[in-house]
Amino acid sequence: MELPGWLARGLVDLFPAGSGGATDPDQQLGARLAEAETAGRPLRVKLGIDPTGSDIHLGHSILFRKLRAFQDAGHTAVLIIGDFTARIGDPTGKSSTRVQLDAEAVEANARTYLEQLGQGQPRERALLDFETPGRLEVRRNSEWLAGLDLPQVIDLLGISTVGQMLAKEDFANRYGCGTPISLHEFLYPLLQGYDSVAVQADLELGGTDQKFNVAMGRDLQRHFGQRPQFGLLLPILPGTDGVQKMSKSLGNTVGLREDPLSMYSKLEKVPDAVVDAYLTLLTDADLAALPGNPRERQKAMALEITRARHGSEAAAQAQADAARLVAGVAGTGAADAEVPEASLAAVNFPARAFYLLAAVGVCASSSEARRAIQGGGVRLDGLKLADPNQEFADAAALDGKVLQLGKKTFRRLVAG
RNA sequence: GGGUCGGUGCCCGAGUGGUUAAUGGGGGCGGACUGUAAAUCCGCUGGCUCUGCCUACGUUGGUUCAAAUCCAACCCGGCCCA
Repeated sequence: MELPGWLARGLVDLFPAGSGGATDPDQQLGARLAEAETAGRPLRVKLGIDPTGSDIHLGHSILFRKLRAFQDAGHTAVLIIGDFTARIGDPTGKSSTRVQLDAEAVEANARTYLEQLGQGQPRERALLDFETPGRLEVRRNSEWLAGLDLPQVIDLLGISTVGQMLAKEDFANRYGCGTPISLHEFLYPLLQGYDSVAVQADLELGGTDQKFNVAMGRDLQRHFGQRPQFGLLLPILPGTDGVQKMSKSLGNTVGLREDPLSMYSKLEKVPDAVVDAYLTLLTDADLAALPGNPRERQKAMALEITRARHGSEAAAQAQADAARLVAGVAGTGAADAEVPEASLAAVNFPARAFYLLAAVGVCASSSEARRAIQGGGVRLDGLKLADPNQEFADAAALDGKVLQLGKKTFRRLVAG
């Protein structure tokens, strides 16, 4: 049975793959969709997120986009905030035990996540549809996990075996090279699987690295007498380096909250090899209709993704500004470009150059600023600063000037 | 619980009593170059309004003129045995 295009786009794995009859709604997703439609019952599509950080980046957004597609097709998105599991730490992809977070930090993260996903915004602008009734259910898994008692936990633990756990790649690697694995980490896949039971998921979305956990959900649902969910896996987005997965700790991310210019300029530099993956996974664009020239294609991709987030106007502006910056006109002709402002209010005058850079937030420390100046990477209104000790008497001497660090960082200084 | 090995800067990893923020790699940042990127080459890579002063080699205490380097206790981890 054919899957609709919106569903199949970018898909790398779907299970069960449909060994049973072509019309078996437990084996064929297509059949399940048809069944739902006939019954007038939307499917419950689970996506779990662990609120362990504060910024959502494009890598995460692949899954949210797919979830949104289900919403738009009339199904119910069940977004699970892993407020309880975040406190254990998902061992997936980690080479060491993840730090456990306290409850307040988790809750704060959860709120910023929802905000970034578009809570309170009209659905045309938001990543998820928060508006249409019945299309979204936001659940925190502490709701059912916090109340489990020991006999229930033991029951869960009985479902899997050490062998199965060690078959999981991350555990196997860590066990193999002698990095510690805490026992509570074995609980993670079980608890996440239990989420599927709690929300009676028909289908779970996840990255390919989540296969083990999603499969575990099926086992648990079966154990608790439910129909097992389908697993729908999407690729892990390569980061802007084009090699490693997009991840905050690797510094190769593009954040959802980034301004249009930095979003666009990061994207237009992504290696050619991953441009098509970005297009497939992060846009609805028709790849065949895009320019074949690699550089043009790159730009089209950057423009399209920026537009989805910030609107056509801002994206076009960002493209123009980016071109101008690369051309090296910045600093003088950048007056109208999107140069972020930096206030001089916190600076104590007279200020020496190296201190200024740190005080204004361009450099992390004054020592770093000193080195940057000595390295010849700092300009003020286009003129290279040579002496880190150069002194500025007052804010008026700097007001309105553009401070530049390297090729990418610009700040318009503003007094007051 | 016993035995044993180990814990060094963002990461990996040298150093095992002596003027030194501490070799080397990776990564990062800056410069040159280029269709952006990559590759390559060069520089920087603890903090401080800085020609000096602080803080650093798991933690705490000790020995010494002097310790990342020696000693003790503690904490954390690997492996083997229970």
